[in-house]
Amino acid sequence: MSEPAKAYEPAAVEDRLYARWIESGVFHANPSSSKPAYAIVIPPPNVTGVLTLGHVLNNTIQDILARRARMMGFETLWLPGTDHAGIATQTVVERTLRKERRQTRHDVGREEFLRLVWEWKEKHGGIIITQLRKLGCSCDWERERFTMDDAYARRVQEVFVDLYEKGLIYRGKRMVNWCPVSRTALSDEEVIPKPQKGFLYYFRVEVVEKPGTWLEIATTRPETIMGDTAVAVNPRDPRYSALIGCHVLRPLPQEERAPLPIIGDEAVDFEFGTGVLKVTPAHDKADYEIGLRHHLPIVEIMNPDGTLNEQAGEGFAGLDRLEARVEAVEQLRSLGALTREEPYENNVGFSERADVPIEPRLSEQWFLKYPRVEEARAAVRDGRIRFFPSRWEKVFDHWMENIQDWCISRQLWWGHRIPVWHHASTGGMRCQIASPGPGWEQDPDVLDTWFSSWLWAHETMDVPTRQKFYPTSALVTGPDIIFFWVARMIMAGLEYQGEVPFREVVFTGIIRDKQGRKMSKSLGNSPDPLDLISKYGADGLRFGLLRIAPQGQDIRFDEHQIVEGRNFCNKLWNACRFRQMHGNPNASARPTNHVLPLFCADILARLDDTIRKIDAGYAGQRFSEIAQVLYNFVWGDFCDRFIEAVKPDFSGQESLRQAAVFATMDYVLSRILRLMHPFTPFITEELWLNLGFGNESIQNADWPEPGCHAPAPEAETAFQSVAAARTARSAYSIPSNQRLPWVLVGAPPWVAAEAAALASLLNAKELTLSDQPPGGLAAVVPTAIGTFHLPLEGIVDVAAESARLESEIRKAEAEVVKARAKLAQPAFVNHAPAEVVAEHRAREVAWGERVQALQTARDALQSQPVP
RNA sequence: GCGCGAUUAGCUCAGCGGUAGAGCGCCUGCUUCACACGCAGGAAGUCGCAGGUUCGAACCCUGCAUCGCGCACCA
Repeated sequence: MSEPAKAYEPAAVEDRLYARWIESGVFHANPSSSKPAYAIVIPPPNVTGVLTLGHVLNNTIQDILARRARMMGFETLWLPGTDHAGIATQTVVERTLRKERRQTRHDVGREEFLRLVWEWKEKHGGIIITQLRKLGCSCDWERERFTMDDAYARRVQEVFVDLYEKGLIYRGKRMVNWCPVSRTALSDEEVIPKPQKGFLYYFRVEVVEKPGTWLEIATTRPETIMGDTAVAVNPRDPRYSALIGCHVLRPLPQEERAPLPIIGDEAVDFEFGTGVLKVTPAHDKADYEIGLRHHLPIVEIMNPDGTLNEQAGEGFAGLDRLEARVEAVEQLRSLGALTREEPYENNVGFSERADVPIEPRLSEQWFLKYPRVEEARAAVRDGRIRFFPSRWEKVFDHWMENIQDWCISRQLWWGHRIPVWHHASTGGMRCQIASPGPGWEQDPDVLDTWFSSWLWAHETMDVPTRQKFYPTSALVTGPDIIFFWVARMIMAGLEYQGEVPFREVVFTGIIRDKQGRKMSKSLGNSPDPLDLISKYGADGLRFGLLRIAPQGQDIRFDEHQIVEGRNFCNKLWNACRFRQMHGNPNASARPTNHVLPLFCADILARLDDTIRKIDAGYAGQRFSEIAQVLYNFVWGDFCDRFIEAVKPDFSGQESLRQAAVFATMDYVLSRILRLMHPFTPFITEELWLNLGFGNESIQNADWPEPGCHAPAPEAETAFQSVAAARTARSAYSIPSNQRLPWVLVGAPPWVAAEAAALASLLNAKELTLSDQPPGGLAAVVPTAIGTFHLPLEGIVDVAAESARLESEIRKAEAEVVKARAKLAQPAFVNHAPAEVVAEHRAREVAWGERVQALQTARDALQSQPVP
């Protein structure tokens, strides 16, 4: 057998194994399987997207769940795909069109534009999918879906028609959030409030009926004055109530200074500003409501792109809204109407995609009254759906409680076109998928992308697949889309399948940089996961990231953590390499058929314990905890302790003991590989096959179950005693590679069998067990397994050892005092549980014995002749 | 304004009622025949602050502070 490489080289392994997995079809889910089902649908990334660290975290968790489910004997489906990302994709293609052809989408026309989008999608849309493969994701690629697939798109339209017929979808002229860059309506969820530093402008207007009486009005948006159709005050405000019914002259536009009524409306807060509110029904949500109550005219002064129109007057038409603000302030100033400007910070709604202030705008849109709201709330409240961490349940419920109708129409071309037809001449309207015939034109708008992805959990599946795999088992996503997607999917699932779409929702945290900032393209603080994969391997990236990702908590990313992941993989690689250097493992090793040496019994018991901890971690979706448990077991228990302790057996003569050690090692290793596999799929598969644990993929191996190996507490005692001896050695600056003859005095009988192991752990030249302290100058280390004597002739002087012992005595005495103090409190002894009291008693005794032993050693030392 | 989260070693984080932990970083020694992507040892913390409950609090309760997030308000 050729010796394996000294270090794990992921690049040499990953692509080869992934190709093998695909070829063998291990990721393909069979709906007619008799095994129980486990299913995950991927949160579809944008087809325009590239892999981010957020995706790595999210998809690694899904892969972990899927791979473990397969090993646990579930027929497992991880269904992948992408969504069409209406605005994002359309914007990308429009940009290309502008750059390459200096054309807009209107120049090429709807049909040609959509052809170009599809062309773009075919060419560039698959990037993120390829990247997921690099990560090792075990998706069923034969079932990859896209929200614009024919069958899927048809279902989206059918759902629209259905909801329309149920009276839940309606068209209406409403105030909506308008994005002037994308020139489309947005849902409330797509508006992000951002604090903006601006000014509160105060201007005055004269009351027409009472010349000489002026009203002062405060506004942040003087550019909308031209659209004002009233001035409102609170009717209970004594300062102004008498003026209700009078008029003021609107100052702008100057060529048309219309008289505006002063109206009384309870919505006016008389604490704010001057208590006088200008009312712009066409450009403000609250003002629109006031306008409805008072039958005010609606004057639209803005174009869809955010520039002002002719209604705004000559001086303003064509100006952008922000330029218009400057102009309006200038004009007010020159009119002498501007009384003051105060710096002011307020929240302005920004478009999530385009990152510009949205404009409240009156327009004809399609709205959905959500179905199954109460049922969805109940499903989460009753635990039919569980959130991890559970605190998100409250956030979900609060949103559901205050849910508003959803604006689902978008003024875009790329997306699912609304299945509504308008008759050109009669003005008739029909909601159906096919054209009703000549003279009918389809509604030009498309649906919100989320209106298609809310069906993702069931409409990505064909009928047999759905029968087997719906409802899905888990959804892994970010809490930022709890409203956009999670809540809506629950409602859609209940409406169209009569059952919740998933049982568990795992919310991940957000990955931030070392300074705690969100990763973003503009900051350039977002490392490319593919670079990280090529530097550290996919497994190193996955493990390193997962180890620092506590459940639902934000993560401060540090590349060092990925280095750690890589190092850990290498550690595992070398533990296996060490085994291989001593021949082939036995795949079906059964250590319980042997008489087990202490350290074998110990590692087996620790393995059981580790498996239990890991299973408990999975039950609570605590992946970083699982990673940590694996790390501690593999590196600490298995490599640093077990392997180091049994090394003498490896190189020694063939014996029953050696056979037991090999059997134990093979048994544990084969379970380590399986337990690690969901986190680090490539290296574990490679080792699984190389070591001959199986001929086929580790994915087909059984998930390990804890055995019932009895704990061997003497092992822990031995390790701690060895550690104490090593510390003493270090205290004399004796290099760890200097092999010295150690003597252990007064060891219990069981130690004899493990003397070679202890010698190995100490890197001793030899370890002699004795009843009597050896003569001569020695460092003396009392431990729970006896007193170690390290000959120091010619190495160190009496004074140094004496000082060391004194310091040890003081430490031990302090512990005795601590324990005694506690036990001296009657309150403690009377109230604390018996076992806690007993523990303190034992502590007192143990430290007391240590003090004794150390004192004896010190006395013996001081009676030594000085060399 | 309401709600949620965070605050523990220089850094990143565990611990959530019974002797303060891990990894990294740092210091010391070591190319000991699996691994320097490593081995051995070490230093390092009034567990944000103030009260309270308890025999006992990093942990439970109350209040406060700082940072972050969400909702509401936003003339």
